[in-house]
Amino acid sequence: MRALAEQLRLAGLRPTRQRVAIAALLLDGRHRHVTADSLTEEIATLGLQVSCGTVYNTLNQFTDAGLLRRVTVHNNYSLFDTNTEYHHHFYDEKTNELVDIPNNDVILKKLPNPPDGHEIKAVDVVIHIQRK
Amino acid sequence: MRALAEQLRLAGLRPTRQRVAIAALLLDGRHRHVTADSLTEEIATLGLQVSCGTVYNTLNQFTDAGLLRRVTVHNNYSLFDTNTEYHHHFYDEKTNELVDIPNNDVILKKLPNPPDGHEIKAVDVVIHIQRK
DNA sequence: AGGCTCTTTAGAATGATTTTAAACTAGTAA
DNA sequence: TTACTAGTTTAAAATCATTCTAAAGAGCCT
Ligand SMILES: [Mn+2]
Ligand SMILES: [Mn+2]
Ligand SMILES: [Zn+2]
Ligand SMILES: [Zn+2]
Repeated sequence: MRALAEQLRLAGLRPTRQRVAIAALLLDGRHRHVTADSLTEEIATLGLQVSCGTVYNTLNQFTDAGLLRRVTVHNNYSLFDTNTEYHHHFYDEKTNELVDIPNNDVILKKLPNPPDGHEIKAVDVVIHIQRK
Repeated sequence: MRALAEQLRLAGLRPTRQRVAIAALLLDGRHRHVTADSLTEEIATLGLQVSCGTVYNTLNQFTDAGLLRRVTVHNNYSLFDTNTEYHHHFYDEKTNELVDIPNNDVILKKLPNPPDGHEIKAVDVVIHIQRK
């Protein structure tokens, strides 16, 4: 728990009870995808108390701090990825199933030159899948 | 205008005044990206009258019919692409600039095997860019 | 023209997310 | 310990894109 607080401080975030609780759930090394809603449920299940607004704030702050990554596969609600390393996703829009693609499984042969005056910041590949 | 009506009928859509007006704007061969909001403004500028609900319905119906393509680069609002051919996008999240990447400019060297029981339906590449 | 079905419409409803302003707390200094 | 202050949390209201409603209107076929 002390390590988590330190990690938050390093990220420029004061280690409040709420942030430490969420960090304990999301920054444990497991790779998974959560929504504000799924995280809120998980918190409730554990008997913890964090307000809805704080869940949203924390997810956004963790993302800005690079502790989480936002995944964009649809525009119904936000998805957050505990795996912040470079990787891509399979997404089944029928079931909302979102699965990491191992880092070296998709390879881009070449990248196009960005528009004048711009540089490439990130590359997101989403492979839409469906049940056969 | 007759050709548009025919195109809509072929897509299984009754060519109403509203749908034909929107088709005239979006299905003229130009490649561009619109939102429900930008399209509504454009319609208003032309002195036409189409309700907000119909703009949304029509964009969704055109997309389902394959006349438009939905582009997912963020989750604030929906973007529709008049270019339905296979291609990818540059996206600058600071300016909301969205630019097509020519079809043969991004090449995937190899695709990963989809999860068991699934097949690949589409591949979306979004290259996030920022001003240098 | 008559009739049936599909569409459009204005307005209400929805739902994820953000904003508010007041109550609270971590961190620090006395 | 005891303040003090800036940052944080909270419940509730607000926002905003989008969808829903159910009533009026418009294609289309006979
Ligand atoms: Mn599936
Ligand atoms: Mn730009
Ligand atoms: Zn992931
Ligand atoms: Zn495009």
